[in-house]
Amino acid sequence: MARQQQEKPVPALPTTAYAVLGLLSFGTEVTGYDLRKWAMNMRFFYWSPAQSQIYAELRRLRQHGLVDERTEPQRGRPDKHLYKITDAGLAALREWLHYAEVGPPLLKHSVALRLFFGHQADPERLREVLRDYAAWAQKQVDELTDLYPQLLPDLPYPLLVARWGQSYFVAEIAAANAAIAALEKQSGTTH
Amino acid sequence: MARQQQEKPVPALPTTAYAVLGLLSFGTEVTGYDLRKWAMNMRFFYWSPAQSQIYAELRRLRQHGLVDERTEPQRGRPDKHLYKITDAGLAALREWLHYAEVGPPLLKHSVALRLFFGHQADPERLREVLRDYAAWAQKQVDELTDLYPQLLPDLPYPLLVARWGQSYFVAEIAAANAAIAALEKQSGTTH
DNA sequence: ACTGCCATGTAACTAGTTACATGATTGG
DNA sequence: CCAATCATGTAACTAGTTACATGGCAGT
Repeated sequence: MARQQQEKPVPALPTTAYAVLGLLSFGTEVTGYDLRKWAMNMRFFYWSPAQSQIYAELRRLRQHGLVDERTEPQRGRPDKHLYKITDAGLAALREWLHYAEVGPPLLKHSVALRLFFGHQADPERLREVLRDYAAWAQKQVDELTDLYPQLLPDLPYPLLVARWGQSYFVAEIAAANAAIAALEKQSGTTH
Repeated sequence: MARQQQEKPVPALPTTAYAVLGLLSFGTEVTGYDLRKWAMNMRFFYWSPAQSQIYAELRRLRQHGLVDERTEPQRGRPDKHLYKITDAGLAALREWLHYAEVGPPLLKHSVALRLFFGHQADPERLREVLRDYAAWAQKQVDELTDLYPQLLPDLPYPLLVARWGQSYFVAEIAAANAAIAALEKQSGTTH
């Protein structure tokens, strides 16, 4: 289903740029440092860029006029820079939200990859890897549960994504366990 | 220009290198072109690298003595290169399979990101995006189902991963639908 | 006749990481 | 007093993409 292509006031930016822009769309004036921490809260569904990457994105967004920078001089060396989304920035974000193509998630699942090549591995160790992964996924579920209270009153959309994340990790745990069970059956070993 | 093979220079390779090495571990001698097609079959859980990237990885693997290259001369066009995993390559792969750290999947979910910033979007359009995504995920499920017969007799591990993939996409469909439902409920009360 | 697949590769670029470096402020 | 946090940034690198260029061969 083809979407109508709009005129381009701004060249196509990578998704990560919109991630930063989107964080700024919550309205508060923030430093690059703040943004990095906020971005870490999206780790459940969007890989957190490195700190240097955040600063690079801010520089680019600013060059395109999508964010404003305000400098607060500091007594200690580096000045503090505060960023705020501009009207053009909001417009660009909305444009992306509405008209970007619906693309598949970019996924690099190293554990699934290891299972894929299981014919070269010790089955017992493979199961251990899967158990470790399931444990990690369980930790993500718990962390998301801890996050709920912060989202509940004011942030309905992040809340929806948190729920999505939970369903994702729950499914991952189930899938890992199913693979473990299949491996056990297949090798005829007792656990 | 004899490539002297050192005992254990096993430097940390990126996961994508092991993806290529792993494909070669199935034993057949293949071209870079073949590998690219094989890699596309892993798209359900591991992002397929570009063709140029495959060739780059093969070059590096060869430099490390993990693959052997055999050249078949061609008339009037570039020679054909056939690649085969070496003993050292198999050892490196097994080492990775057994001892690499269990890491989180690298995920960049642009649709979830758009939902996260839903406060800037038209709710109706947002639901449309989610419906498109669910439809795409359903297509993945179907494609995986079509893949089953090719895996069933001889490739038990890829089969396990295919099942994993199905459970993943089924969960994605459910999560997207849950989000759509929540948006519908929420849109009754204006905000 | 034409389309699509086979099969290679390079050049220029963009995205993103790691490691380093600075120095004030806050809290146990 | 020490460690962590705040807050910046650069340099060197690695990973990965897009676009181009070549040309034969098989099938409809």
